[in-house]
Amino acid sequence: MPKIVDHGARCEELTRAAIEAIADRGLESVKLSDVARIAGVTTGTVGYYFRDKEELLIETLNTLARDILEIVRRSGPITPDSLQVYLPLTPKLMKRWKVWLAYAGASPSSPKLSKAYRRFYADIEAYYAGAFDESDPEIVRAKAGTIIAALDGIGLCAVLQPQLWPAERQINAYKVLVEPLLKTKGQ
Amino acid sequence: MPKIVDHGARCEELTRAAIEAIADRGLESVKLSDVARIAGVTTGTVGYYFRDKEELLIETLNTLARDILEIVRRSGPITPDSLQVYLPLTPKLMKRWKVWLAYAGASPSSPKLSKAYRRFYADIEAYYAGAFDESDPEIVRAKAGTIIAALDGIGLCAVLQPQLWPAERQINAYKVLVEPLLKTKGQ
Amino acid sequence: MPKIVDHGARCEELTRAAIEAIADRGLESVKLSDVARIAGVTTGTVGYYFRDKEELLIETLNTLARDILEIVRRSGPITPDSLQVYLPLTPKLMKRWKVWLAYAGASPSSPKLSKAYRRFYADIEAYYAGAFDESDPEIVRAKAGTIIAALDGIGLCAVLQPQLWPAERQINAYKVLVEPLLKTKGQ
Amino acid sequence: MPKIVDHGARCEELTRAAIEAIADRGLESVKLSDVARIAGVTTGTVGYYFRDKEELLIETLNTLARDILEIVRRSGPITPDSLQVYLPLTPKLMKRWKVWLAYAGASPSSPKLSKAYRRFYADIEAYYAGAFDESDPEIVRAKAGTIIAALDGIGLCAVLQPQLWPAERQINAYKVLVEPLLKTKGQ
DNA sequence: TATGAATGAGCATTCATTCAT
DNA sequence: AATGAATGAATGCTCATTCAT
Repeated sequence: MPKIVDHGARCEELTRAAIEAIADRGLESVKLSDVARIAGVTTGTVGYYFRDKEELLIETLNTLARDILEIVRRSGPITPDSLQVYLPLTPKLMKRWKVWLAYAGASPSSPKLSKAYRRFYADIEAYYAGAFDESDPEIVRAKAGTIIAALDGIGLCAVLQPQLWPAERQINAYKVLVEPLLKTKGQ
Repeated sequence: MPKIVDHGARCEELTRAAIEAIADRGLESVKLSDVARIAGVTTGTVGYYFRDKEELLIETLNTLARDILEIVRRSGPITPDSLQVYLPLTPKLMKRWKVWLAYAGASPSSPKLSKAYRRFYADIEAYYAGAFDESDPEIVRAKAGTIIAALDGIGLCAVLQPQLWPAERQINAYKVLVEPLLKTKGQ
Repeated sequence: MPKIVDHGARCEELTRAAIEAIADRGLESVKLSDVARIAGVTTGTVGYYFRDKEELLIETLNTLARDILEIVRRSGPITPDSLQVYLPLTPKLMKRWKVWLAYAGASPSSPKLSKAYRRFYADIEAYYAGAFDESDPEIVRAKAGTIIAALDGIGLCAVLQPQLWPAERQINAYKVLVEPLLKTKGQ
Repeated sequence: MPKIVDHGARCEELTRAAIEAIADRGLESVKLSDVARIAGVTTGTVGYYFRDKEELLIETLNTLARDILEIVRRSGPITPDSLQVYLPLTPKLMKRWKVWLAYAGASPSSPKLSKAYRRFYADIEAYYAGAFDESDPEIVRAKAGTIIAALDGIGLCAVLQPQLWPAERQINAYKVLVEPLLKTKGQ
């Protein structure tokens, strides 16, 4: 019998290596050989698990999206503080945001990335929406979207100007932009 | 007798062609030959005006930044309505946002792009800050930054999910997130 | 207790799978994984029965040659009609011809294929020659060779232009080119 | 002004280099770098003149077809002797036949090659047909096709078994198979 | 200035082959 | 006997860059 390998787990390992590689060199310069080196395999192996580079990169985005959702979900019921876990407050989270932003930048010119992105947003929006105590689902959806927009804006600034947006400033902006929305009923 | 050419104007023409090319194919896939074709010249000519591809792309970002600042400045004194011009409410502005976001995504892995970006943000923030009637420059700076973060977040969502973020929704989010800040004194 | 397997039969199964694969994709594009898939095994298994790809392909040619000789022999004593079985008159035979021609095309640049080919021709020529009622073996040999050349020419045209060379045209050409030779004594 | 280059002539040079390379190594093993080396350029240059390897190979077949037609046409009006120029009687012609046969072998699994092939045959058949003094064009067409089939068969044998088919044997087979057709009216 | 032919390094991709199980 | 994961060499292709004209 051949070596027993959990195909799905192996794929995920490779996508995590890809996340590291993208954080290092950027989505546009990442090479399959980078990913392979970080994963400790050869480029041929990457080709064994993914049809081509594009498929690897799409799956990498999916892994990233799952990770982010996981963090949000694990942070428990939504409270004024809990949403902060979404922001790039730590080096580890900052790395994820860099990668996420790299994908965001490439997304408009790639239908497949676009699609993966929309699914990610829909998931996150649904999660937040489910946490609001509100009757009109339409309003809830809109409010969740607005909150995500504010969080994305803060994170974006933090990624692009890390010196100017340390954790305190991010939290401050969060308090100014997001908390008022959490306290009010309606839009 | 050499042809009379305005070197600076020619450079800018090429960067505008680059903006079109990036909007079309994405920053990571844009080729010098795309830019050349759109500009109606040959690839050799592009090499004549820019040392290399990187220099062209940096200059293209600078042109983009100038264009955006120009719009903001032309919209006159800051009012609750005037900041909306920053958002991707029209197809033309949406195209600019796509390109801008492509650069944002590539920026964390390129020191030169990062630098150009920070300058751009500093300019915009200074402009907004100068428009606030407030005594403490520190507070003014912070407030302007928060507003830009909110605008960026809305624009980001609109670029990534154009179907879900038509102009009305952008304006609505703007009203919810930004207008309250314009009406209050202090942070 | 090892599984009981008829090694030779297994090899032949694989060469028949190879014939199908070559008919499908061409000799130059056929992959071991195609052969394995058609045979219902894995690529590792193919490597178990044949040292390398070249050995498999040589053996496949030998299987093909045996098949063709078999048909010819089974068609009984040579008569004006019997030689027609050599031509690609049916879809099944056409498939064989395609594969045969693929080998013929590759043969001049491969000593091993060349050798296998020459053996095949020698066998066929000997068979035909043995069927002629003629005293001089030299003349008989030459006549058989000429007949095979004519048959090959007709088959070649039929494979390359199947629309233009339906069975009737092949038979007609056969009557014009080959039958006169069968009726005359001497060259 | 850039270097003046006759694009079409340069393409043809490269296809002639490809013919040499294919004669050397076979159609299935020929590398772009072989072609480039023989042509005295780099692989990048080959990519400059042909979209990809397939396009180069198709054009190479077209060059080969033109060369063959050229020989046939230059040999003057059709006589019992003139058709012999079609056969691989000399080393130079033998090389062409090898390449031609390599293409023939690959043709059934490539629609583009098939098409190029059919055009070639149509041209040659039309040329021969035009030389026959016969009233019924249908019959003339068929007769030309039959002659070509016979010639192809002889050439095929000569390429596959060069030792056994020296020029004299080819000519002898030609006299037995083809000349009778030239002398008779009707099919 | 401008051209576009030519370059060649860099990269993704393919696939026969190997080998631990 | 058979598997299929892993390899890595081979190769086509891309494209920024250069340069003679």
